[in-house]
Amino acid sequence: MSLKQVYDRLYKHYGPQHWWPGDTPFEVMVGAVLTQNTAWTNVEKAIYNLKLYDALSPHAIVEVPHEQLAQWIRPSGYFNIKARRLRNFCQWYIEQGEYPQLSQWETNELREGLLSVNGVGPETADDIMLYAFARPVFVIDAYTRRIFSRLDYITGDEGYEELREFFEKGLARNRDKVQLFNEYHALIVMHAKDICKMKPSCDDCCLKKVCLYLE
DNA sequence: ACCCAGGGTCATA
DNA sequence: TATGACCATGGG
Repeated sequence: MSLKQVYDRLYKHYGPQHWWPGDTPFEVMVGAVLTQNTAWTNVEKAIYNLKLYDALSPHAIVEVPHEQLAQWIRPSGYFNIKARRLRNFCQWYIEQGEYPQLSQWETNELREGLLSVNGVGPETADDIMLYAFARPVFVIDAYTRRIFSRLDYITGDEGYEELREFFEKGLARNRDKVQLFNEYHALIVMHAKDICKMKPSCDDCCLKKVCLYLE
């Protein structure tokens, strides 16, 4: 079964996911940093606080004292380190001219720029690439590894870039890649949560049963 | 009480 | 290059 066929199956079963939750590209970027190793429900509380104090803007985040920012984003966990990461990112974001300028960057340059920020790794960068800048980049996360290694598409110990290339090449023939990658990653996350919800042991769960489950 | 969540950095060998 | 420690909240 091709990667596209797996996608079709997931899509038929779960339907459109409407990712990324967020009103603006900048909110998506903030969410991408805050959700690092953290449940999304906790991130929502942090973003709610930022909105409440009118601080969901790159300038506000750069200007507010560290202690204050850390308190606002406290529910998302790792609040000290994430306050620093948000500040690092926003400083870079402002320096590069914010969205109007950055949106004109060539895709590879933009990705390298994001990765140059301390606190933004491959997955966070690709979340931002895909969901804030609408670039055709396939996001790899722990769910993707688990699901597709259980389906024997991969071993699971490949490097991040290797996996990204695997998925991007495997889906290269499709037309609207941004839309496809957008839904695909969201569906993977949805599926992982759905299946892991009905397991007791996740050892046996994911894709062989998953595909059967989806039939 | 324990486990994990939409990761990344840094020190060490 | 490859592990391990560390960051910290909230829900199951």
